[in-house]
Amino acid sequence: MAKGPPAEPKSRLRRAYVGLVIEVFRLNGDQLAVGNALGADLGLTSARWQVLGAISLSPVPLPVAHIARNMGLARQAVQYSVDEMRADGLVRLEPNPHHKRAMLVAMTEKGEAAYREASERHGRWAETLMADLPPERIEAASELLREVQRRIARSTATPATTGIKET
Amino acid sequence: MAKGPPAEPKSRLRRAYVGLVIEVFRLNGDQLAVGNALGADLGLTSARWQVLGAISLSPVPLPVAHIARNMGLARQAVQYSVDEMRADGLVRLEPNPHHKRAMLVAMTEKGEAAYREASERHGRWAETLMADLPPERIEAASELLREVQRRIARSTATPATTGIKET
DNA sequence: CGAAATTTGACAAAATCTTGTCATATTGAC
DNA sequence: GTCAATATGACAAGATTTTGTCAAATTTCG
Repeated sequence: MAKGPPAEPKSRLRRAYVGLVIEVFRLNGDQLAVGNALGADLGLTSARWQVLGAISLSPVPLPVAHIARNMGLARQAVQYSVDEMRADGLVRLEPNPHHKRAMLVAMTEKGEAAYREASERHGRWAETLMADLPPERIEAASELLREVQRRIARSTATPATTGIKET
Repeated sequence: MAKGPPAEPKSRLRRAYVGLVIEVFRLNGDQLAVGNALGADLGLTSARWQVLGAISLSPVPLPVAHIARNMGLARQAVQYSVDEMRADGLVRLEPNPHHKRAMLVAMTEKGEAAYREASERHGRWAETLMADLPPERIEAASELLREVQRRIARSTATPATTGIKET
């Protein structure tokens, strides 16, 4: 309307970054919805699927706190999912030779099957949907997201710069 | 342990996409933490900030349902944030000439100030942290994320393919 | 070894988000 | 204009996540 002062031009970097943040929020929401939809009839939600993923990726069974750290989730949120899945027979707790209280979380047969099926569905879904997207572009984007995470992690490790609290 | 059959090799596309999904989840978590930290003393959380962002981006005041759709959030989650922020004096409801019940959400002076300050902090923080990242790379990543979203949206619009439910 | 710091899960309270239902309002088809 | 379909906010019940506190177990350091 009125002309008003141009204020600060806002650097290209700044605009680019804020744009990225928004896209990440949105895609995150989409992915949760997709995950919930694909796993619904298997008794899986996106939250559960993430926990099973951590277990599956690790060569050895892990306690709850380790799963949380590996996936960047809150310890108690993982605990909640594990409790629920245990009640549903998807995971089982095994004694931990190295720690009396920190039991190891392992998938049951049922859990393995559900996770395998969900992964398979997700993979097929992705292959169909992203068929003509060059994998290089996807990989490049992933690499950038990783780089951004590295920088954020570095900054939170140096609270002097930003005042971001540690988790 | 045992050798077992090689199973399916899993295409590069598939691996790339699953990797992207994980990075998006993680970065999303980081961003929520950053947003909460940067806005804490302003009475803003990431959820609130997203709502104010929608208001700020729109040239005209919007009702709750529109804000939710614009940001890909659940209607009731936005309603919750708006109710809270109204109690805190960050937003205000204005009569909607076109709808008797759907009031328009507008920022109060206090809300404007908080949002402005939060944005400024976020911008400065991003500029410092991402200083030597080529904006082109960030923009390219955003563009890819947008493309992925377009494809997901297309697929949910065609439930025949996937069975994903509409929001 | 022994004390301090850290890690971990249990537990609980509170905050936030989701899901479902409902009445009202608006829009679109006819 | 009337009627069905859709959009919207209110409300409530439940699910999930967050935050705090605590005690036990482990690790670190002297």
